[in-house]
Amino acid sequence: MDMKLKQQASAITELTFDLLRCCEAKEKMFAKDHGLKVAEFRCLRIVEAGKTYSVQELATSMHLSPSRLTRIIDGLFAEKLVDRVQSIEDRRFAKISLTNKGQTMVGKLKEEYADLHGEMLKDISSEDRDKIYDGISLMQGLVSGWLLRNV
Amino acid sequence: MDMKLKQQASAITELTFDLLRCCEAKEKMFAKDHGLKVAEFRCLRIVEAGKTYSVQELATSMHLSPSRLTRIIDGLFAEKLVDRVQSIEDRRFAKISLTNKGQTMVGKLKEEYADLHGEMLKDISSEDRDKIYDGISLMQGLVSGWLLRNV
DNA sequence: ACTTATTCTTTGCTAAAGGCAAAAATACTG
DNA sequence: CAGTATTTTTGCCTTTAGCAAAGAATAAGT
Repeated sequence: MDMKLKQQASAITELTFDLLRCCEAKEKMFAKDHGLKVAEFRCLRIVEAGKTYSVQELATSMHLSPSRLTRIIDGLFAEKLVDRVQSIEDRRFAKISLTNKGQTMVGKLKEEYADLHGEMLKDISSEDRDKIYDGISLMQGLVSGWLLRNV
Repeated sequence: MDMKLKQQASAITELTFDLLRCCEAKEKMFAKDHGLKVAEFRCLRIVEAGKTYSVQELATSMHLSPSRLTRIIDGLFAEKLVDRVQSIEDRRFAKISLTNKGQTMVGKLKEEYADLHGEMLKDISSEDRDKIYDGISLMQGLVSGWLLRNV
């Protein structure tokens, strides 16, 4: 019965690998079409309107180093998509938030990125879409759990 | 009812995005632990022992440019993991194949990468593993189909 | 046969992505 | 106040990646 696990693991490894390559290509196209660098798109996609974030928060949730985030934010700041102010409570912290322009951009981005996926998903049944959701949700939980345990 | 598609698309978009970040981190860790660059690991993972590949074949299946592949192969060649010979039938083509050392390496890599996933998957039920497989398989098909249509 | 186009790979150059270590700025603690 | 810890930034370097031109070989046209 352990044999079965091994076989399933192997198949999932392969598939996930392929999915990854495709999704990276997809992200790259999408970012380019919207005049953004991939890293900028990825960053914008996780900041919510009205909230503020520290550099570290963004870094950990993007699985990147703080120094890398500083540079990404530099770019977004230069394009006036985010604000960066020093926190008053603890002036070591930066408070990153979306500007109005940034909010509009992010809204459009999320909308259109979801539309792109809607376009892909429109020809399959609602049940299959649920299957995709369930499968990816399970996998995502496993991988992020594993990452937490393995630093 | 179109509402439902939109909602499903949105949820799947979010999840896929998160999964991607995690899997990239996972790949990066794994490659580093094996003394490989990420690009090298990704390349090795798709070449099968005994087969030969042109630069272009590898490039398209990795969703990268031929010139990028030349450099990746340079690295693998320098480490004596792959051979690169000119094809005799058509001397424009390169024939890339695994060396013995490369075959051993790839065998180990595949084995251990599947083990890593086995480790993640071992605590869930076999049915859930099948759900993961089915979900990711569906999604992979959709995304790669979409990529083909959208160049 | 000889010129012209096509195809595959490589090379030179550049940009983007990303990390590490040290520095700068601030906060906390004895 | 001196020393330590934390957060971000800066300098520097590596890795990843593509584009455009060059090289090398084949195919096609006349």
